[in-house]
Amino acid sequence: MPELPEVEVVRRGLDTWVRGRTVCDVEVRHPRSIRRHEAGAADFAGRIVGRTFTGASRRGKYLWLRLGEPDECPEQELAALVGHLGMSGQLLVESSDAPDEPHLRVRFRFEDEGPELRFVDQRTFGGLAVADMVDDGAGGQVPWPVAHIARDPLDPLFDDAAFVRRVRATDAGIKRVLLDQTVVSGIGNIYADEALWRARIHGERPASRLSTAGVRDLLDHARAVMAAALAEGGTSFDALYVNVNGQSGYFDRRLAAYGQEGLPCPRCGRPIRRSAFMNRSSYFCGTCQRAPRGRPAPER
DNA sequence: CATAGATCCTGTATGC
DNA sequence: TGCATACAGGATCTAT
Repeated sequence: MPELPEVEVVRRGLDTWVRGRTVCDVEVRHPRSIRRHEAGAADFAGRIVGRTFTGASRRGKYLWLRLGEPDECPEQELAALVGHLGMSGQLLVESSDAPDEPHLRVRFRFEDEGPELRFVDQRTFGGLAVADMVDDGAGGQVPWPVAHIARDPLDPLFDDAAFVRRVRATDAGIKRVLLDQTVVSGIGNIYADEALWRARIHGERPASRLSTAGVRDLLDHARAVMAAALAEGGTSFDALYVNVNGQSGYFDRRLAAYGQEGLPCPRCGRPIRRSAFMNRSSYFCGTCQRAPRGRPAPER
């Protein structure tokens, strides 16, 4: 479940259901799902078996389970199991009696013989790896594959002013900048379109041509829409996007633009339009969100 | 350097 | 029914 609210729903579920539990077995059923763990499946399993998950953390769309060090100081966390759900990844906590999912990729069993943790991923764009922790430059630590990811707008340490400066320093279209996880993390195609609709900004407007107040307003809307989605358990159109217990969120009922092609704009009533963007789609109101001059959005 | 495009996968929906 | 095409919520690598 790809964007920030959905990943946060999963993080909370992991923190509730696997924190404090010790892994006794790791079964890698598809090598592609651990391709970021370059040392391979045996090393991956060897670095987790016998360890205790001491908590679940998240930055943007990445999440990780911190691994305690049983042999030395139990409080020490030198590594973590890092995950990214990609387009179709799920982390499910369920009984060992439950039949294997068709796209079950990695299974974790626990010493307590309670419910197991499964990584299920249809398209295998997601993946897991064990990675050492590095300093994040603000007194904290993150696994090294996450070090290049910016903080997300719901992070208390997110720097609004620095974000505004960075956005206004680039000439790319504002939607592309919103999706750049090194600028701001957690925003994907749904919440980019929703935030732009709320802020009445067309995604192809060059970021450098937005005012400081305009960028701040857009950031506020991104924050608000993701917080609202989180409060409803995230957005899901189908069974692919579920929490660790297999349940879907309800925010799809609140979407104003994304996926609403042809339906009336909730603000002005004109039909929501769709245009091609980065091998997928952008949804927007052609009336509320004026296209930049000289660059009409191609209908498809 | 910054930016745009192609690519990795599998499944579902739609149209001929 | 069969087959082809378009599309799906992402990140990363490559080319320009």
